[in-house]
Amino acid sequence: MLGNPLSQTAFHVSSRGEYGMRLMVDLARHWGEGSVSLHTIAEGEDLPEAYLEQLVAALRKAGLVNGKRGAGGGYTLARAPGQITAGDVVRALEGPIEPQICTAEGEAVVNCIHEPDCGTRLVWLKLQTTIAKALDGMTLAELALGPGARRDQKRTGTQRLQAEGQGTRN
Amino acid sequence: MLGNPLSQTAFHVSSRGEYGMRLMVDLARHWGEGSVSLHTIAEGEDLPEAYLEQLVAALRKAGLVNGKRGAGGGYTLARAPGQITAGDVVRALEGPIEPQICTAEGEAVVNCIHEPDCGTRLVWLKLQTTIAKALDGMTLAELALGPGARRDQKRTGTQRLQAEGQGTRN
DNA sequence: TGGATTTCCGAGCATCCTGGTAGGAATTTT
DNA sequence: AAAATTCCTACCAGGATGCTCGGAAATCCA
Repeated sequence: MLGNPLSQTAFHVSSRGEYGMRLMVDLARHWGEGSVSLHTIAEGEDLPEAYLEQLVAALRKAGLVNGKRGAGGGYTLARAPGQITAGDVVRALEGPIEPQICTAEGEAVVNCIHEPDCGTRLVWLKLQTTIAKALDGMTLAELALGPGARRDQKRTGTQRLQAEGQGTRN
Repeated sequence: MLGNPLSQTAFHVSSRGEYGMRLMVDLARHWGEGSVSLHTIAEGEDLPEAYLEQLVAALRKAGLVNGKRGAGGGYTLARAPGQITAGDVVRALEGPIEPQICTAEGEAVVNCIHEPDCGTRLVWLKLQTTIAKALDGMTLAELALGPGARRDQKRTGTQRLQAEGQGTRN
């Protein structure tokens, strides 16, 4: 699969976010089954393995996955699928959610330099809040079940994933 | 003002969106007072005038502003400030809101090629809906009033903008 | 009529970001 | 020892970003 440039669209998520999310959902589906190698994931999702290495490095540094070297090694989620949100994944791969610098997450409010009563800041601020809330409200456990909570999915798998999602949900 | 590269942040709005939004809010604040020249706006907002020309061209093609040539000419909003949303502005300048190609606005749902029950699509779809709703829910009339609906703003201006916002709001 | 002003239009350009590839070192299992 | 796999760093081509520049066309005023 080659990347999708898809020029000139607003709020486009780069391949880092897209590939990384698929990787994490894949890991969630194999939760409890031991390590999964990048090679397996790359083949299953039809993604460039060497590129995934870069992405998974970011995910590991963010504390979202654990790697295990050597034959039979691979990656596992660092927490249960119900404890990792889409927001966690996106932030690890694409940085903090901030439409504009004046709306940076977790920073003290710094007023715009040029216009103290900047009206446009409202837009970016609301946007940042909205996006963060949406992403932080979805866990890998939900995503791993697929859109329609497909009927032909293994019952055990479904039950396991849902059970893991019971923890500290909002 | 030089551009703000601000590398590695998710959902970052480019200078097109940022400058264009400020331009439109500026026009909203001068609604009913005749044309405003780009020169005036560029000076007031401290933005490169030649660059604004490109942006305003996109806004005109999208039917959001009208231009008037010649001495004393300039731009005016094509509709009342209450009838133009932040979503209109962003779409005109940065394209349709679509985190991923499989979530394109206004297109028939096309399933992902590689994974029919693609779980990750849920994320991007929810994101697209959420962002669009947030942006389409804010009008230039509201933005033109500024964050705190500042007390020292001219009463007449405030009243005029609010009155213009009464039309077909949701 | 002749400027002055201002929108309109297209080309060009340096820099940064995107989406990878390549090569090798370290670690673990067999 | 050999295979598998993570881990790490460097590199690179192409596209997007964020502008600048030069000029043509319209409009107003003296």
